[in-house]
Amino acid sequence: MAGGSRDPGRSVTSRVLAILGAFDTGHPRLTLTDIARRSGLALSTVHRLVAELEDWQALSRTPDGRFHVGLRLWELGQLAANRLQEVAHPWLQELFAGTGENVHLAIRDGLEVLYVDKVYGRRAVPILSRTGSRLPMHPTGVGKALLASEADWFITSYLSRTLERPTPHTITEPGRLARELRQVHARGYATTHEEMTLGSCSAAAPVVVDGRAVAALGIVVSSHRVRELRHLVDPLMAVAAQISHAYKAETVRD
Amino acid sequence: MAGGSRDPGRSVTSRVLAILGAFDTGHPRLTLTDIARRSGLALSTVHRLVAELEDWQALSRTPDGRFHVGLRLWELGQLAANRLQEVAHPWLQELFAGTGENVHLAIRDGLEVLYVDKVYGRRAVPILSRTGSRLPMHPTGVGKALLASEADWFITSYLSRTLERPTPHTITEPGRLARELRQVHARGYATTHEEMTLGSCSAAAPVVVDGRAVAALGIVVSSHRVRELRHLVDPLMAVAAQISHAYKAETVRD
DNA sequence: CCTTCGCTCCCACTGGGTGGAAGGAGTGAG
DNA sequence: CTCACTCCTTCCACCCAGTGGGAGCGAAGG
Repeated sequence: MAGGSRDPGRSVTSRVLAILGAFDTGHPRLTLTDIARRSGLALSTVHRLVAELEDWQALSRTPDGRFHVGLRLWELGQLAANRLQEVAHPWLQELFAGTGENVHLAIRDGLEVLYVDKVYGRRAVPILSRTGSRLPMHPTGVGKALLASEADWFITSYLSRTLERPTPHTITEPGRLARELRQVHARGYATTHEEMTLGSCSAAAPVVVDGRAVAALGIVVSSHRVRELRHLVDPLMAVAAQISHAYKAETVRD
Repeated sequence: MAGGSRDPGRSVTSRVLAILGAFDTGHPRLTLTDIARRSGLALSTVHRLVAELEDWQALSRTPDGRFHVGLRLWELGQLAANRLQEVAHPWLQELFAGTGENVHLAIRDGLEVLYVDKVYGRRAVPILSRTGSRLPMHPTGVGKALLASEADWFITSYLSRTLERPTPHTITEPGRLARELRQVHARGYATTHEEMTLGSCSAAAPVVVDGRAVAALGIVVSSHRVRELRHLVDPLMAVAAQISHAYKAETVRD
């Protein structure tokens, strides 16, 4: 009984992608049944397709039988064109060396920020951002830096939704947020005070190429050292400018 | 006219994987026709499947029309279970901070080493290793460290093949290599002198958990500073031991 | 001009994919 | 002990989605 009622795309390829799509930051390990549920496919279909994916090491199973993304997909992912990250990384490293704080780089993808690189040491404050993870824009430093550089219509549309509120300090009033974003845009950097995670504050500056913010560089410190943030803003903006410069030089070559 | 002569696996899934498999470190950007050639699939098949992959951002196209691994696959790859890298990274960072040299972490996959992490700064010597790339074992420090910890039958079988010779300094004589590996195993670290790349030397130590080398930690310096290598061996081995310890503590928990 | 190369689209044929169902294995409650 | 539940595995008859040869198009280059 092929071609049944369910069709989350209907082609085999889309089924395979639906299976891969079942994995995300919040669900990195899934049982077969989980995958079937999350992808909307029949269990037997998932069973067969997953077996092929496992053969190829696109997926692997833990001893307890759950599946996770395999070595082969990780390897493939490393091939993703990422000139930005390559160019920026040494500078993140430098900023980290000079400050000893968590430093990360993010881009905007849709209405979220996507963290593409991160440098941290053994003594760094544990924070939410991981490379490959996504967070909303308004409670994060990099998010505000990126959002502030967008066109008015984009900002307006972003603010017109109900905004998540991960902590009591998150700013969600559209008016106040819009005001802050204008300020961020004017002075060239954003700050947050426990707006995403209690206990940590951040500063972030956009990486601007040809007038467009292609990424944002952020630095995070624990709340009881907020006062040190102001001393980090200058180096932060200097490094962001260096990355802008280096990246522009790169892209011209293509 | 389905079910033709070609069948690199014959299922749709295997075709999709063949397409993804066409991309590797040496071929990160391909035209449609390249993909068809490398995967052994008909051009029209590739055309259709690639279109679906592109919709999903598993692949993307550069302005010049060539395809490369897309953001979505990179993101998925970041989900790959990689406790080792997570545990080890802060220590690589620490070793880098203390030395300022290229530091990397590799595992064995088949007969090659696969680099899983790397820490480097702006002043580091440019070297071949990249996360996600593979190199043969005998000309690399991490490779020798890993190989030296393998069982005799494995070493013998490795040495019985014709070994690549990337530079004139590469050691390929089975007898000499076997002798060196025994020495490496005995003293707990390996060194190389321009055996993979002219101009750079390295030292490496295995990360041993329960008597098995699960990874190797390597450090690379430019050849005209070979003499500094000896001073790096102690910190290198100390950090490798720390990683072993931390990783063992992690795995026990599971 | 013609050739080459890469991409897009079409279409008749058919075999690979499908999902319901039944069976097995493991676990925990009563 | 049985019963209920969850998760995994295997089977199979039907049939539609996938296939690939080939034609056509546009760009580059000789």
